[in-house]
Amino acid sequence: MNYELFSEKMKALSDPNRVKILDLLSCETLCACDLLEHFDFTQPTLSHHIKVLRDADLIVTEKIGTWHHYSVNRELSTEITEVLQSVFSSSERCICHTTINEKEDQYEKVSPL
Amino acid sequence: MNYELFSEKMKALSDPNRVKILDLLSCETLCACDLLEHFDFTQPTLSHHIKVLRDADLIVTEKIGTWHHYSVNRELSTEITEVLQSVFSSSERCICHTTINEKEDQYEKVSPL
DNA sequence: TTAATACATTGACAAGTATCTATGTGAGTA
DNA sequence: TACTCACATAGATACTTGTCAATGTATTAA
Repeated sequence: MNYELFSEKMKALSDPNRVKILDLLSCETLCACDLLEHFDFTQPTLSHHIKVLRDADLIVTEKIGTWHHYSVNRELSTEITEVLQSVFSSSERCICHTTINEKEDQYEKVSPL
Repeated sequence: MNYELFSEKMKALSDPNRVKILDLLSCETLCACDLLEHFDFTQPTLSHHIKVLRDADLIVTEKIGTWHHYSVNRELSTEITEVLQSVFSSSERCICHTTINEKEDQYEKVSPL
C-alpha cells in the first residue's frame, strides 16, 4: 500500500457518518434500511456513503433477493490499522532512509508503507 | 473521541502528501525546509498541509529561533490507532447496542468510540 | 400484470479543499 | 539599518464532496 492508496482509505473514513456506518457493521451484517434508521439523512445519501465505503473496499456486499447485506472487510481493516501504525512509527522502511530525488520516486511506486 | 472528532483526524490523513509528511517525521524531527525537499509543491502549500496536521494535533511544533521543528504527536497517534481498531471490531461499546432514537444522540455526545 | 419494496443513479447546488502567486512577519546577520 | 532566511497568511481558482429531490432498476407479492 502506497501513500496514494492509503490516503484514499483515510478519505473514506473522513466523514463521521461513514465511521458510524462501519461501527454499526462491525457488530453485525446489516441492510441499508436497517442502517438508515440510525441516521437523519435520506436514502440516496446513505447509498452514496455506502458506495464510497465499497469503492474503498472497506465494506463488502452480499445480495440476497431484494436485500443487500453489508459487512466490514476485516482483512483490509487489519491491514489499514497496521499501515497507520507504521506511518507513525520510526522504521527501516521509512522513506527518509532513501536518497532524495534518486530512489524516492521509484520507492513510492513500489511500497513506501 | 466521538465520530466527529475521529473523522477529522482521518480527514487530515486523507491527503497522500500529509501521510508522507507524517511518515518522514516519524523517524526524526524536521524543519519545513527539510520537508520541502521531498515534495514537488511550493512552500505555501507545505505550510498549508502542516497547518492541517497541526490543527488535528497530529504534529507538534517547537520554535527555535527562525526554525520550526516539527514532530509527530505520539500520544494521539496511539489513540487514533486504538480507536480505528475499535471501529472495525465488534465490542460492547458499539452504538448498535443502544436503543435507536433514545440513547443514541446522547451516547454520541459522550463517547461512542 | 400491476403494485410495492430495496436500493442505485442522476443532476443540481452549496460548501470545502489543494494549489498557486504575492505578500507579510519575525528572527538572525552584515 | 538594511538584508536575508524561514515560515505564515491572503486571495484566487479549479476541483471535489455531502446533500437533496427526482427517477431508474431489480425483485417479490398480489
